[in-house]
Amino acid sequence: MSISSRFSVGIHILALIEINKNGTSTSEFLAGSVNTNPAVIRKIIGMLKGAGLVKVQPGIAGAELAKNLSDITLFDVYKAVNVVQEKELFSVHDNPNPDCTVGRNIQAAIVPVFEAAQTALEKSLGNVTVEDIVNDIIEKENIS
Amino acid sequence: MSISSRFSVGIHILALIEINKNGTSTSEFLAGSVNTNPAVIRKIIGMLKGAGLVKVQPGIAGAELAKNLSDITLFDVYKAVNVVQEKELFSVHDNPNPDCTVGRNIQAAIVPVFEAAQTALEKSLGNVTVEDIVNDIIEKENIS
DNA sequence: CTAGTTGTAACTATGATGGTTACATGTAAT
DNA sequence: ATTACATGTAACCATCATAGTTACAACTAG
Repeated sequence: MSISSRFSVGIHILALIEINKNGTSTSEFLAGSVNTNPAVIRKIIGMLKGAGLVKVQPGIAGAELAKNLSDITLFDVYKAVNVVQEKELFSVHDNPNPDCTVGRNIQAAIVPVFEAAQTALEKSLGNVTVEDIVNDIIEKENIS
Repeated sequence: MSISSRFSVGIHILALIEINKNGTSTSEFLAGSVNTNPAVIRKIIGMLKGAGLVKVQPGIAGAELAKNLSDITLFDVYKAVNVVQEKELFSVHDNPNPDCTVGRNIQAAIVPVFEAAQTALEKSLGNVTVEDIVNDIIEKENIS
């Protein structure tokens, strides 16, 4: 199991739009950097747009940021690209036997723990902004 | 995406072995409570055994706990049933374009953040033992 | 009207999941 | 020993998500 790379691609897209802000970030341009198909990029950009992170218009070349990158956390991107359903990071076996003590209580006992773990994950993602990522990229770039 | 229910089933198995400690927990018995196939249970028990959480012997009916449940955290179970690879909860797109500033630095910038988030998740699971789950089940049982 | 772009749908290959059946291996009791 | 019953695995299947690909309609600007 692994969380879809749509998430990392989404971050890549936002970072690149920023760094390429003087140019035009078409899906083809972005696809060249991510190294995938433009249609894949357009699909993800559509999700980012749906979350209000990006501005795009049919027929007009290029995507732009809809917010300041310091106002976009990785958690925002994570939600935008829909890689994990709310409260459903962990799947719980359904239909445990209600005639068994464990069977009829396991879900109620486990679910809150799973949700707490998922929240811990998401809170961690919420502590980092895409701007942090861009700054990190620039810094790494200047060092090497 | 969702983390395999092997995890919740693994917890169910350990809890039920405990609660049924005066009886014999065969794969068929456990399968009846989880509501799945005995072969599925045996596969998961094999993993729990590999992690030293459970004792089973070919030909001899029943699985037993190899440790005190208060010494088994949900993180131990999570590792045992191998639902998430180490440091690979999030997948990162491979082969980003090295000729692009973002492409050649995105992985290095993102991976530590992803690992931190995964660690937060796992730490949260490490705070709960299977004994806690069993106690919760018993409590819920007595209330209703 | 043309060229170029976005937005989508349809289709494919791949891999994980969860289940099922079957059977070899092993234990214990008669 | 033979029988009955468990475990340990392998093989196979249906289902689903992922990621990619192609194709094309809709739209904009020159």
